[in-house]
Amino acid sequence: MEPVEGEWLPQPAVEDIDLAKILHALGDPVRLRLFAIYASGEQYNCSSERLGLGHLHKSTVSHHMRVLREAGLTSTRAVGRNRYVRLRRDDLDARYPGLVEALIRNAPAD
Amino acid sequence: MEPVEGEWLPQPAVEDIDLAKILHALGDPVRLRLFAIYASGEQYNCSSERLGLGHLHKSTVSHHMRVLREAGLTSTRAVGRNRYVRLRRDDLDARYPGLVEALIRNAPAD
DNA sequence: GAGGTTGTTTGACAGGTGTCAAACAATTGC
DNA sequence: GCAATTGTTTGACACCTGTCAAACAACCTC
Repeated sequence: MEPVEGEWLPQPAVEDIDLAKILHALGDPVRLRLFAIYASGEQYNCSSERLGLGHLHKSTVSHHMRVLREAGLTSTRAVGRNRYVRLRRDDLDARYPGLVEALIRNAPAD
Repeated sequence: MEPVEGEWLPQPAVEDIDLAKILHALGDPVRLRLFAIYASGEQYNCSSERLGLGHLHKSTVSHHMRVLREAGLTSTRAVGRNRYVRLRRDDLDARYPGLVEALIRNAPAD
């Protein structure tokens, strides 16, 4: 057994995170909803009903999760068939202080 | 002479301002730059060299200004050939408290 | 190992987007 | 009034994007 299970999907380094790209990634209703969910600290599967995105195809959800990750917003660990996604809170706070807090405060909690 | 010179270009009401649309509007390098400029309280013309966008066609700048206005970020008064643009700071603060502050703090001041 | 589950990748397609150019409209100055 | 200035609108065009579907890969379960 390895010390840490699963492997991380590719993501940009902290210094390569760009504000415009972050805002572009969040400028979509579906991704803004995913952001709010991950901001709450929970980790879901792609096609989970609990995402409130049951009407979207699983490949569409997978696409949105990739956009969030490549923008530097989320970090994803692949373990078996599951993906454990979490917000890169520390990295984002270090690079853009106060931004995530303001976004969480105003993102639709649903 | 009228009490207030010029007329306002159409803009959404405060309650119609949508967070995803705001983030979408700011998810473009040019518009994020315009946002940072207007956030500083200054008001420029479209094709002003001081915008640091001299390489862009005037119709392109006009397009970006329209997107910012229709997203509810800016307010524009037309006086003669000039457009006086300002951030809708009060409206935005009322609807999404802390958001503009965090954005200004992290937007490239240049 | 067979079959079902979970997520990614690719292709396709309609619709949106950023840019320029040209035409247009309104204004200012001579 | 005529010409120059300033910004908008429209058209064109390449590119990007959100969505689905199908194929694929990895995994779990029996």
